Amino acid sequence: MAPTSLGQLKPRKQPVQDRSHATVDAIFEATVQVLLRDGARKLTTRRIAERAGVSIGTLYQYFPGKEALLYALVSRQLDLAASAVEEACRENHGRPINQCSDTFVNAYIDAKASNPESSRALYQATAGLDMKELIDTAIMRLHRAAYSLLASSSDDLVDDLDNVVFSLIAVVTGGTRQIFEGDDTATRLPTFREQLARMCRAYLNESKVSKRV
Amino acid sequence: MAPTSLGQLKPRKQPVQDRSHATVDAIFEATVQVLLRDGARKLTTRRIAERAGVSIGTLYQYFPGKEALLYALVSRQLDLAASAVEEACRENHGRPINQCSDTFVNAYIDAKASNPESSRALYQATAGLDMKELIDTAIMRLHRAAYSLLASSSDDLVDDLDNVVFSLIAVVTGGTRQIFEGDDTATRLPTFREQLARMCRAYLNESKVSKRV
Amino acid sequence: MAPTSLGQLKPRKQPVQDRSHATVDAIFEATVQVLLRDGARKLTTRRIAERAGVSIGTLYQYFPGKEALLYALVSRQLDLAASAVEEACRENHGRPINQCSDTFVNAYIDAKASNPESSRALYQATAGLDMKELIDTAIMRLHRAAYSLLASSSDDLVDDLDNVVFSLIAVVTGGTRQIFEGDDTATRLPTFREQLARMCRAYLNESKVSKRV
Amino acid sequence: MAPTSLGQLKPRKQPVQDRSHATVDAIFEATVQVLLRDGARKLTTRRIAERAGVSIGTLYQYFPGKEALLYALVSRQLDLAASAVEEACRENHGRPINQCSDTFVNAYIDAKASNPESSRALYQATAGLDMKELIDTAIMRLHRAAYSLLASSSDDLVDDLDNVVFSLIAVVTGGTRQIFEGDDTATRLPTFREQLARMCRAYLNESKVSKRV
DNA sequence: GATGAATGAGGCTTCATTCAT
DNA sequence: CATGAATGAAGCCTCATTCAT
Repeated sequence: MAPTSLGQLKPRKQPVQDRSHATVDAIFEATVQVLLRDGARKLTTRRIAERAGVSIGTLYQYFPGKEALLYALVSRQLDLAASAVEEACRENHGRPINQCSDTFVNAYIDAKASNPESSRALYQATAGLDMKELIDTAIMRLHRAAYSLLASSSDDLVDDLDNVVFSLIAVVTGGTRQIFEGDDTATRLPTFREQLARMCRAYLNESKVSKRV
Repeated sequence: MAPTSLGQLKPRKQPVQDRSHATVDAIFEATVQVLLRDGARKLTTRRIAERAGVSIGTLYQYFPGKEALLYALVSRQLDLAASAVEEACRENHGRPINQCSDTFVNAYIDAKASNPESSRALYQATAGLDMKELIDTAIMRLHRAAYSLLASSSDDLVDDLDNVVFSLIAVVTGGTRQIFEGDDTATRLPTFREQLARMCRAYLNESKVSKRV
Repeated sequence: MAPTSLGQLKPRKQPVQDRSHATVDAIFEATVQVLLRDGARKLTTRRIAERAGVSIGTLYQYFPGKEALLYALVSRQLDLAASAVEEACRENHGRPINQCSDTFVNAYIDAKASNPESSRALYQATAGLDMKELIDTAIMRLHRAAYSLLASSSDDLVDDLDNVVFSLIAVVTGGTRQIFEGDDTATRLPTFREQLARMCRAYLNESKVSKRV
Repeated sequence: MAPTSLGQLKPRKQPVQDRSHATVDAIFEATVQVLLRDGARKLTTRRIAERAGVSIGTLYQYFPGKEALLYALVSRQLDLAASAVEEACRENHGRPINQCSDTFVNAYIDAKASNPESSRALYQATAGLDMKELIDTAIMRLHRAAYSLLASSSDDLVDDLDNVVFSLIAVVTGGTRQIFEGDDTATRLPTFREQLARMCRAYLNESKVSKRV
């Protein structure tokens, strides 16, 4: 069982009013900034509130605690990325395998690259917290999207498509993570994207050919 | 910019004596256990000392601080893994590309799998600490080993081998990390290893010069 | 020495209007309920306002602060009890000592028992607050009422009647408090009332002048 | 069920060493002083530690929290009082009813008066905390001691001795509490003691006589 | 008048680290 | 060398109170 009850991780207040919405956004933004500037170890509620320009009390009116704030932040980002990938996959159903492969790889990297700071920060934030559930959900969505995309391809693939997709996702998400956690993300990402695309195409083609033999 | 000067991160005394060596090992082992059992957030010096069966004072006679302890632990593990990969690569110089690929992938995964608990723990430990230098060093060693291995292959490869190796390593290390951080590592690792090996072979074959002709 | 000047402890506005009166009553009632349900430690202004169905701002329009609210509440309850006892004593002037004794004991316990929940709550509320003045006043009124009653008795009593009354009141109020703070108040109160009445009668009969002769 | 698990309320460390013992005593003593000087509302861990001349960390090495400290303090005092009463009762078994009565009353008041500051403080400390269990235990010990004493008396008493003892204890403990919580404790205690003794004797004699009728 | 978002002082507690024994 | 009691900075969070709407 999770060490923290789920009830503690949900936002306290729905941002219905404009001012509230702005406050929540400021807190999220501040969290990302503190994470990037000072690292996870120095991510304190005081710093977050300070950088967000609100009082510590205000922060606690929207989130029942620090962990809940991170949970909400990570949840939001993962959902955005998963949704983007899902949509891209949906739009490319029935295409040749190479295009399917590129679709997935690019959609995922685009999602991460659209907000590189957040992405870097999020990799930090997940550390030491119990975000497994959140991550598992996101991974599952990616899995379904990729599976459905590849299964729809005009090219036929192997029957253990589940394993292929599983490994594909591990490699795409894990590899991308390494790039974002390393130096020179901006410089290296284009190269990596290209190579990763080639790798995945090669892999999937291999999986296709092997079946035909 | 670094919060702790590098000098503070080295062990205080060399474990020249047997008893010292045993103590240091007990502390390392205890750290891994606490990390696995209680998570990074509850990794306190008191718990480590307790589980290691030594007093808190003793811990501080071997390490100048908690961060230094983790630094040393991570350093040791990364060094072991890098050395193992280096050796495997050295032994397979001049082989065909497929064998080179398998060598690297298997050597890396073997290194991680030889002590899965430590590996899982270490992924936790690195979070939030400034281990970039350590990781960069390890990555560089992997890079050199892989580069040298692939360059020696009886098959010719593309000229931007650096980029290929860079991406290869990102994918292998990142993908493996995802497996170790996920559930069912034991169950999923064999499948992943196989698929990753296939993927890398396919990728490198794609990158062969001969193919381009 | 008192942490809050006395001027701060009076209600901000007189409940002249009906709506005002209803609001104040709702707040009082809510305070009692929160006290009983959650205890003195969780008696927060937010909870009181919530349970009373008003906003926190409204609460502060009727009371200058939490302490003043409690002060007013306790004051009202103590006044009710003292008034009830005073009236009962007045109505029984000149009776035999046994009847005087019963009058006082029963009047006091009746006053407390007429609203047992409030009584329990109030004992909680007084804790930790500076209600000494309020309590002293109430005790003094009880003292005067009892003194006057006993002095009027058709039986003669000792000359150190002050001491007798003082002890009588300590015993009646203190004993009753123990019952209300303990378990099974409802079950035990009748028995206690009977025994307390017997005890007081015996005590006062012991103190009769005629006995000394 | 109690809101706080019992495990949280026990001391963290047994004061085996001399220094430890002195520290614990200093903390207890400081708690009493802060309670008397500043009241329950201002009884903060920082103040306690300050007045005890130890750091806040030291306080937490001996007690898992503020509540546990108070729990231990109250427990100690209640135990001392109960033990003293028990012993006095034991030593006066078989005596006439008047002597039994005086024994109990005086033993109880002596116990409280032997450390009037602590007694006053303790009445404050119990406020708002969950000490019911502790208090119930103490009351039960008093009940047994008094019951046994009175049952052993050379005079015969009524058969509903339980009710008599119950009421007796409510009156003695509650009345004494009122004296300690009021002003001029020192001045008023002797008078109250005398009157209370008379009252209890009269009550018990009444209970004896009524049976014989 | 009523509302409730915002405030921030201050409470409780943890934990890396030191140092006298 | 080992021990563990002591330290205190710093983290998280609550809650009485204010004030713009």
